[in-house]
Amino acid sequence: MTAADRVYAIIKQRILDGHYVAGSYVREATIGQELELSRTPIREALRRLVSDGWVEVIPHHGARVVSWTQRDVEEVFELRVLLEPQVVRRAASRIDAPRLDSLGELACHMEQLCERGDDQAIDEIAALNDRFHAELITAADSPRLQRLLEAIVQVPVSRRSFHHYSDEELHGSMRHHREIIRALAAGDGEWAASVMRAHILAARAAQLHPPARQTHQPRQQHA
Amino acid sequence: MTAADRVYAIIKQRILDGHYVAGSYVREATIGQELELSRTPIREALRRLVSDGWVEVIPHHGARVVSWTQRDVEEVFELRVLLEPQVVRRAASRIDAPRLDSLGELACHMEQLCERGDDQAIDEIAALNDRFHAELITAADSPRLQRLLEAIVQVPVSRRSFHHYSDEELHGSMRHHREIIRALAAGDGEWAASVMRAHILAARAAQLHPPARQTHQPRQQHA
DNA sequence: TAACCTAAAATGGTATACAACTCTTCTCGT
DNA sequence: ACGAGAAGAGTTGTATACCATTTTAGGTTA
Repeated sequence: MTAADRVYAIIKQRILDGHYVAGSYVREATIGQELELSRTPIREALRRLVSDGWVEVIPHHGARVVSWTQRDVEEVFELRVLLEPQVVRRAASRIDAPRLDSLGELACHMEQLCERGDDQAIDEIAALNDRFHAELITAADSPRLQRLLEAIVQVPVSRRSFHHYSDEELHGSMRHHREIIRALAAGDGEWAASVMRAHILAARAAQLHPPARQTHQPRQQHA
Repeated sequence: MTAADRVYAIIKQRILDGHYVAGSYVREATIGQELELSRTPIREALRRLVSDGWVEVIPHHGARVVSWTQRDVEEVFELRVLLEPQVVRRAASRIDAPRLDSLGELACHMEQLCERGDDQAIDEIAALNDRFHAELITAADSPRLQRLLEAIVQVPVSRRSFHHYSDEELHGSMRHHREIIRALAAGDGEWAASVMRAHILAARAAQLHPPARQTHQPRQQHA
């Protein structure tokens, strides 16, 4: 792994965990001193981050962490609704027993955490959920589909998404996992795809609409 | 235009015209001497070519021109079947009269070339067809969708595709264009999406199956 | 106060030198 | 003869330097 690869991963991680706030600038010299590297690998990492959509360059001013608008979030969900069902559609005819077991364990683990329900549990669920989707993508065995999804999911949104879920929405999400596993076990791609579509649309609804609807109080969205 | 831009264009052209064969390595020093440049702009061009999917780099070993297998072609079509209909689905509710006119002119021009039918005409049709799809993507007004499509279409396939068409397939493609325009004019996204789906599946069939089926002679595919 | 000018700071583009890595080949010991 | 390991060539990775370009902030001047 080259230094540029490491810089790429580090900056990306810092964007994800909020260390680099949207709208702020990533200075070549600053991070270079910090990591004790020259501008060369930093520049290369930044170019990659630009082409991957994580930062944008303002000419002669710097690399700025991209800000997400409501419209961006909607665009991402629109594409996920197309692509994620395709993942399981393919996976249904390709997945093997060990991976199905692995998915089952992940679902089981998530359900247990779901019962706890505290904030830390939610974070762990989010991490396991990422692994769940990653397993599916691997089973789908389509490098391009994987690349496209990695290019758009870009988790600044979805990382926090489970915190927007109501209890009902959270349990519904768990049921989706179970049903996807059943559909895959049955080798039924269209069934799996339909459930996944519902899964993504539910996530979209939780993200875009006020999470606590019963109070009838519209809430401010966080960008 | 910077030196890196020129290098990018030159290498890409050489890949397209077969000067750089798939699987061969593009050496930084070699092309640097040839163009009388240092390795720096060559490296930047190569990185861009990597992120655009034309070459792949093996760390510490070099940049290799990507090889396309039959499976790669199938993967691309599978994704286009999902994404291109979405383009027109969105465009249907967003397109304006001037752009519809522009699409009509392109279709008209292609139909005229279609009557000629010689090889040069086919090339021109391919170019116009690219513009047709580009207009649709612009009308769809979704930067991410555009980015994904640009990331996968990557013309080594589609550039030559019309040459595989039979007369019937070519005329069918022209009819698809017209019907898409009608559906967009009617503001009917689902209609437009359905035709586009057929359009892509027809292209896939022409690409993957022996073009002259009436002879009942299976033909060797060109990678 | 407003317009303009200037200097500092940052990136943009390129060149060059050196470091690090990979693969091949050749040697040496068994 | 054969495999392990080392040397060497070839190639990429990184550091550094240089100048151009642009932005921004401050300060000066009318």
